[in-house]
Amino acid sequence: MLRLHDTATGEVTELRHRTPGQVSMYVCGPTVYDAPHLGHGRFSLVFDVLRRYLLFSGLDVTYVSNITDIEDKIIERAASRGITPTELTDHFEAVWWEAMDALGVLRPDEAPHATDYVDRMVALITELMNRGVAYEASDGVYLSVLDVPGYGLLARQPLDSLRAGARVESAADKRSPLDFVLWKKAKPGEPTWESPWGRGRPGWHTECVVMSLDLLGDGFDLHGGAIDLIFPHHENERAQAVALGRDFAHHWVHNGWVTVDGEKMSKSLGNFTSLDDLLTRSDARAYRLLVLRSHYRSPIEVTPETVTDAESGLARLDEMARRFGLPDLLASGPVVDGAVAGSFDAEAVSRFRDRMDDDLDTPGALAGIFDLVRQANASADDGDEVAAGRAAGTVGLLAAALGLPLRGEVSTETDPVGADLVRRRDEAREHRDWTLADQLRDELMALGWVVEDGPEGTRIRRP
RNA sequence: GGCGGCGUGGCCGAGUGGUUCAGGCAGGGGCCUGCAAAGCCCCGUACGGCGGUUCGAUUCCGCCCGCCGCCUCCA
Repeated sequence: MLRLHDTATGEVTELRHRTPGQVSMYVCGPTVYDAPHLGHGRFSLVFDVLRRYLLFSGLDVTYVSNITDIEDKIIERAASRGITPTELTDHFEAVWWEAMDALGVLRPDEAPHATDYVDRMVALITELMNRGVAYEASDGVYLSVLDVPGYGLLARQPLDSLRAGARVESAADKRSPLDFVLWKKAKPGEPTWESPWGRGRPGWHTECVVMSLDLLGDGFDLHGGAIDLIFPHHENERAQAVALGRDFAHHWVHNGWVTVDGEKMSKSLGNFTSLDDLLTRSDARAYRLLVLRSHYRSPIEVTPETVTDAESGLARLDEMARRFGLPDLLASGPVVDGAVAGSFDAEAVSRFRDRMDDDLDTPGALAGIFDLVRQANASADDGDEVAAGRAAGTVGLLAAALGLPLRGEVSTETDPVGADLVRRRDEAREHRDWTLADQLRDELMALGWVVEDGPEGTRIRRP
C-alpha cells in the first residue's frame, strides 16, 4: 500500500482510494505563456512516476492536469509580442506537449483548459456569493477567507501570521488583505467573458477547483503540484471547496525545487534553464534519472556535473540492457506488475515496491536496481545465464515501472564507412597487426563511434 | 517579524541509537584484454559546531553557526 506525505497533515499516510482499485489524481499544469523550464520538467516527471507506479501496482488511474490559458502573464506577453493571447497559448501549449513527449511523460487522461470552463467558474463564484462568503469589490469579486474555517491549513500557518505578512493590495475595498480574487473586472484590451458582475475574467485559483471537481468528482484522491503552489494557490482552491461545503482532495502532494547554486530556479530570478536547452544537450532519460536519484520532496541541484553524472549512470543501465538484449518494455505503454512476460526476481520486485510504497523512495528503489545490474553482470561473467537473465530482466522491468526505457537493442548500424573500418580492423586483429588495428580504432572513434572488441570481433555503436 | 526545511566521505545522494552495508559518479589497486572499452573483485572508516541524555549518537534533546524556502506572481 502506497504511503505518501500529505501536505495537509505534514505526515506520511496511506493514500486512500475513493473507489477500491482506482486512483483519481489532479496535478496543476502549466500556464502556457513561455517555454517550460527544468522545474516544469521535474514536477511532470515526479507525478509521471507516481502515476506509473500506481499503474504498475495494478490500479486504475485517472490523471487530470490542466492547461492555464488565461492569466495576467499571458495577456502581458501576448501584448508585448503583438499577438493575441490565444495565438500565444496555442503556441506554448504545443511546445509544452512536445517537451512532455520528449521526457516520456504520459499524456493526462484529461487536460482541461481554463477558457473552456469559464461558465462553470462563474456558476461556482455565484454560489460562493449566494453563500455569503464572496463579495463584490470595485475591481472584482473576492473570497472572504476569514469566513473559511481552517484557512492556512496547507500553508501550515495561523491566519494571523499570514495576515501579518500579506502585502497591501491595490483594491482598497477588500475586507481582508488575504482575500483573493475570484473574478477580475475587465480592463481595456483584455479578453473578457460575461458575468453577473459585468465582463471580466476568472482569477487563477478558481479554475482548478471547477475542473478537478467536474472531471474527478467530489472527494478525489490526490492533488499535486510543485511546492510553491501550496500557498496561495492550493490553499485558495481548498478554501473555495470548503466554502462550498464540498469534499475536495484527500491527499496533497508537493514536490521540491530545482535549484541552481543552491537557489531556487525561477523565471523571476532569471536563473532558469529551459527544458529544451537540456534536451538538446542530453538524453531526456538522464534527466528522469537525475530527478529519481533524489527524493521528490528534496531540492535537486541541476548542473553540468550532475547531468553528466546521471548520463554515466544511464550508460551503465543501457550497457547492461545491450549485453542482455533487453526489449523496450515501454514501447506499448506503461507496464503493470505481473502482466509482463518473463522471469523476474520476485524478491527484488518486492523490495522495489517496499521502497516506492514508502513515500516514493525512488533513490532507494534505484539503489536496488543498480544492485541488480551488478548481479546480472557478475552472474553472466560466471556463466550463470539463468540468474543473469533473470536479474537483467528485472532491471528492465523496474526501470520501465519508473518510466525509464533502456536501450537494449543490439546495434544494427549499417553505416558503410563504419562497417568497412570494422571489417578492416577485424582483419588487422586477426593478423595481429596491432598498429593498424589501433589506427582503425582511432578512425572509428574520430567518427564518433564507441568501439568494443568482443569474442566475435569488433562492435561499434553510437554513444 | 511569523512559519518551515536543510547542512553526510572528491561530487551527487539515501539511511540508522551500537556488530557489515545505501546506491550512483569520479578516483586508486587488481582480474580480464594484444592494448583498450565494457564487466567483475577490492579500497574511502563521512555524517556543520558546542553541550546534554545514554554503557554508546551521524541518528534523540538544547543552543549556536551556515544555507535555503514560504508568508507576493512563480513548477
